[in-house]
Amino acid sequence: MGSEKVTSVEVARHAGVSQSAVSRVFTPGASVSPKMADKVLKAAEELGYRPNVLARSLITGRSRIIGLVVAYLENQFYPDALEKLSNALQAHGYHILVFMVSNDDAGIDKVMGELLDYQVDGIITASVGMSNELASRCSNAGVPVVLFNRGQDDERLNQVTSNNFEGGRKIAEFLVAGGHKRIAHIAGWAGSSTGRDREAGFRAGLEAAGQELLACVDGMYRRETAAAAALDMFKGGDRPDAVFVGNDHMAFAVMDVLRFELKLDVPGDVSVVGYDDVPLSSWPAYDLTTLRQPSNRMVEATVSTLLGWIEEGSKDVQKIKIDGPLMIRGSARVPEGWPNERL
Amino acid sequence: MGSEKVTSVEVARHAGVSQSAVSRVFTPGASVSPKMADKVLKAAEELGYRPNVLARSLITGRSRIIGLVVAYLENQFYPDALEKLSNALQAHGYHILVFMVSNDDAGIDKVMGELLDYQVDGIITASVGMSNELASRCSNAGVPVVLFNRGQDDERLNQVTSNNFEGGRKIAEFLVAGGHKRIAHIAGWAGSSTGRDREAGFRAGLEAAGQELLACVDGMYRRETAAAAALDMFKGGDRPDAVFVGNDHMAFAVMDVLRFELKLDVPGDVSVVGYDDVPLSSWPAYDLTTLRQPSNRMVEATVSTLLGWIEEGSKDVQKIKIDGPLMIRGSARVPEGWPNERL
DNA sequence: TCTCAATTTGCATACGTATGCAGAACAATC
DNA sequence: GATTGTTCTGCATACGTATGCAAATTGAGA
Repeated sequence: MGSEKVTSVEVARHAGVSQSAVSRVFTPGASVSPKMADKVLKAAEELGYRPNVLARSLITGRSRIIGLVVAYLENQFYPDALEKLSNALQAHGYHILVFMVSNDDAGIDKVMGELLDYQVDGIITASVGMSNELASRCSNAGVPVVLFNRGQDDERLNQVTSNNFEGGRKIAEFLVAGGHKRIAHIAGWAGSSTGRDREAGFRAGLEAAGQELLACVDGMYRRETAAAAALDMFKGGDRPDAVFVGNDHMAFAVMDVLRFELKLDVPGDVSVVGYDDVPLSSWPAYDLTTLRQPSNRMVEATVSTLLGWIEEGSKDVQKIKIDGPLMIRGSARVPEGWPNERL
Repeated sequence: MGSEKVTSVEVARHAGVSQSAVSRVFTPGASVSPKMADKVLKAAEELGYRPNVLARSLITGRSRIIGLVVAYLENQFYPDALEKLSNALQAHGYHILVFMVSNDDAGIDKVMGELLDYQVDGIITASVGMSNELASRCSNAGVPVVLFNRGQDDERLNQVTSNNFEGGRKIAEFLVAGGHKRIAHIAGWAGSSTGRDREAGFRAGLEAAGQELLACVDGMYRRETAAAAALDMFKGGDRPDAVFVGNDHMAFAVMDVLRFELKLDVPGDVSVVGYDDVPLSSWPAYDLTTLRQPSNRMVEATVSTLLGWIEEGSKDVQKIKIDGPLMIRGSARVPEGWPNERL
């Protein structure tokens, strides 16, 4: 035991050929005779040789590494997306280098530097924004960036989101149609485009129906914050009869507070609607009505955008918005005759 | 725009010094005069230079990349561990390259090859086993491996788990003390050491109390399988009065079936105990009594073991088992006077 | 068998950095 | 100021691979 690394030079010697020949055998599309390929592959097999990706990338300028920046994995939507992204990229021969980051500028700056140090071929940020300066650095370094589930105005940044405005609007429509008169919102983080867009769409939808928000609080996309907001919002006698919560992760906290602390019935006393449709939402313990973010299609769009830039040299900045259906379940009163989009 | 990559050679020229000088300035512990450091850092700053990690690792033989092999992220325990592992390693200047893998030998073999191609400094497998041949390859390549939350007899593989046998035993003790007489088990995957050890400990605990398992089914660590098993196990009239489910992820499915399909009361009709203590377990919708796997300490042990091998050349194979407390909550009848370990 | 084109091979070099070695600069001591 | 010891610096080379170029081989056609 302990055979250590075996290099292309050793394989070459063992096979009685040049190092270049070995290299060519392992480079798809290079010019090699079948005889040579046989000889080399046999020698490689015997010595247990495999090309060193790092050395290769030094020459080719391609590391086949994609940097993924993610703030937290507590919200099930992100591990789910991570798994799908990783699988999709793996199928194309890429792998994901993970960078956890606290959602403030200092942390992101530091991490993004480390990212570029690894010569990543591309960057995906999940629910994380970027400073302009950072966007410039990536752009200068020729590293394409896709913001996943986060929008930003910068014209150099690709982005893939659900249609958050439209989603918010649909939910408003649904709640209004259900006869709710006192509608509140526990919003996603105001520092994020997703949070702002969902809220804006929601307000627009209410307005179109001649209603307006009874109350609105920033839940910061955090469980504790949302729970506190819910407690505060619903403890009084003049409580809302419906609430749209900015994502499912917070909606669970809100339902917990409503049902177990305030002993309210959902949806009897209050209708609750979330956003994301994470797996837990469909479990009967919550049975949450929610707007689905189609993570499969979002991942697909993210990967194809990224690979387009990396492998085909695309320069078209994509700002992709994907519509998702409202998943009607048991946490919100359903208007009579409302069509279930799941069908 | 498009300044492209800037190298140490350009910094050297710009500062009027040699390339080696630049390298030394960016190598901690190298011999450099303050004057030189100033000059170089200034030049580097002006050009926006950062060392190329890949080129560096070609020389040093250290990539500062840790490969993480993981089968699925659906069970919240794993994203949680991933986040903590990533943070801990980041603090030491390492990063995680993610490899998703289906839990069969073929997939693992393929992925492990890719892993070694990246010259990773170490490998962590989360809930994934390794063939002997694979273990040999890693060992030969000098790449240390830590199995996280999975045991295996191979004497070359480090491993960090909770004390699964003892955990299972504790749960048996708890259920027996609670006066349950018809105790069943929906086990973790029989192909995993964790599943087998928990079951063995559980059986041992029952036996010590003069009881034996009423029924036992393999839940494969999968939600659907566990749900089906629960339905089958509890639909008859002679159903168990308590069930230990091999992990929380399955326990939620079991509770869903018991409460929403079979209309049974938990813990009135049936006590349910899980294993892991994922965040969701403490939410009031489930309020699951469960044995905590102390992920913080498990991560800590994993990281220090790995870094011991990588940075200090340790050769001591560690087989670490960490005890966890039983988290007493509302899903299982509590024996009178039972001490709550949380205190 | 000889010629010419097409294919395959080897040589040399490049990628961006780290490091042993020897010489240069410097500080300290007498 | 000469001598010693110490700290810095530059030179050269190495890490493992890919690739342009020229030489070598192959095969076809006459």
